[in-house]
Amino acid sequence: MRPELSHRTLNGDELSVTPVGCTDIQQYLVRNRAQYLRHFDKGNYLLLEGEQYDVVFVVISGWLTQSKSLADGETQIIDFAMKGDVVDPASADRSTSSITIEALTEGTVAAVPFESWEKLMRESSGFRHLAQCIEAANTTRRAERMLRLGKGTAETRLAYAILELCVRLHSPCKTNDPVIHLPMTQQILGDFTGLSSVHVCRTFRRMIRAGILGINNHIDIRVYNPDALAELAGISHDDLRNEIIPR
Amino acid sequence: MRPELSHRTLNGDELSVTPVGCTDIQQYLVRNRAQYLRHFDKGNYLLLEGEQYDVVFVVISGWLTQSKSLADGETQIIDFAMKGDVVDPASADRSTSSITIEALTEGTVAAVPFESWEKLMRESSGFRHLAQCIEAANTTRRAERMLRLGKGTAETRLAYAILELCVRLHSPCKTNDPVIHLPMTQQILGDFTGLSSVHVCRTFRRMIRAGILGINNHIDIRVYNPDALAELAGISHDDLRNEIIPR
DNA sequence: CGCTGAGTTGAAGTATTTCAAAAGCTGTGG
DNA sequence: CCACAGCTTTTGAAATACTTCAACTCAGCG
Repeated sequence: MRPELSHRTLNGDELSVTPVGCTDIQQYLVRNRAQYLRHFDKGNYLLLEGEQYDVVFVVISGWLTQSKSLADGETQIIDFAMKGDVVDPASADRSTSSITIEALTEGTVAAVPFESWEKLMRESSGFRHLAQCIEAANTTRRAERMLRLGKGTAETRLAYAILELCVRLHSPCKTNDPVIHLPMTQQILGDFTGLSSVHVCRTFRRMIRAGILGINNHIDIRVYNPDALAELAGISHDDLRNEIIPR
Repeated sequence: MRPELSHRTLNGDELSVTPVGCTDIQQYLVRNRAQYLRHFDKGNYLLLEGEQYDVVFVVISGWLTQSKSLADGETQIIDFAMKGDVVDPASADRSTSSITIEALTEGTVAAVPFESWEKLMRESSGFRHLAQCIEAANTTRRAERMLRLGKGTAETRLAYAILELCVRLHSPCKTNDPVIHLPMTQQILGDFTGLSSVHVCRTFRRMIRAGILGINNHIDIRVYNPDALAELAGISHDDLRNEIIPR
């Protein structure tokens, strides 16, 4: 039972060549290319694994997941995408999606046709540079996660996931306030970390008992002991920020 | 005890702009840019995680691993690289490596300085298109592996690894002969699949007893029952080839 | 007030790791 | 040609981490 696609591809006109600064792909698209914008609601599927498609998604607001599933229905979340992230679902043939994109919250994406995206990359060096940094950040983040999926314990995987989301969520505002709101269940966090929801729960409980973090209203997470979290995750907040936050 | 770097970055002159076809990045670099070529021996480290660097590697011959390690020394191989693969070790800051690159065999890479690479990408659409396809193939391959690291059994992970390597090794010559030579130990295959070497051994034994494959001289693998292998891996040879082989 | 979905907990089962020992293979020097 | 060292593979037994199943709690919501 394949889920229904909630959105179909838009065709827009060509993007004009306008140099953009290094932090504002999404602002540029909102201001100048309103016709690419598409709203989505929680639970919508923007793209299914194996579907044909011809756009690159830039997240303007809200949360998306990129996931893949095994035949038995087990799902692995390959990555989350949030404001400013670029989601290019291409497999090697550049026309079939290698992943399923689903909305965790409502929000907006810019669905930029391939050719327009290419043109921007070709003709604006600022845009190209930023896109390359975002791409490198994606790759690095996924490598860190592969390491922990393959060789880390449940505590390491979960601690890293929290730390990564802290870094990604706080990066724009540079605050050090270690509170994050995650719009997801423990089941989803399990699909992200390769754990069962039951084991996510137990591992959280152990961290809470150890005074490392606290959880309110399902899943507002406050980190009481960032050093202990980094220790469990196997990487410091600052090192991780340097690795995965484009500048 | 950090290993010694075996190679240092070369600076070369600018690449001239020459259109290249869609299957020959490495041939172009061998013919036209011999000064970028660097030989490596088995066991050499080409780059260490956290090192500064300023090149993109294109594999001309031989096998490389890209890996990351946890504090306790556990290593995860993020990807293998072989003839024609592009290895861009960039983290988001574009100057520090996010991975360690090590040689599994002797061989040759072209170490192309960033600016030259960028120039080629900018000025040759054939080159850019091929590089994008290779990049998409990398991403897709890693997503398939993340899925199995997170949610697959040992059999699924190992079967997928063998299948992926079959697809990658046979892709240029289009033969259907299901024999591959892997220049690696079961320990290394364990670091690739997130399993202990002991469990790799046991899982192989079970597959051999089931008549799915055979192993000679340590690790020449012959697949007797490709359908059963694909079944275990959770994806067919053809689907995987479409996903991860650039055309 | 009862329904629903998410989180929590215990008990049992399973997959995988770890430890340890033995066997096989490969190259080296006597 | 043999003996030996060093490394990989193989096998068994015990330990561990994680999952599954099932029951219960709790909060939000009609």
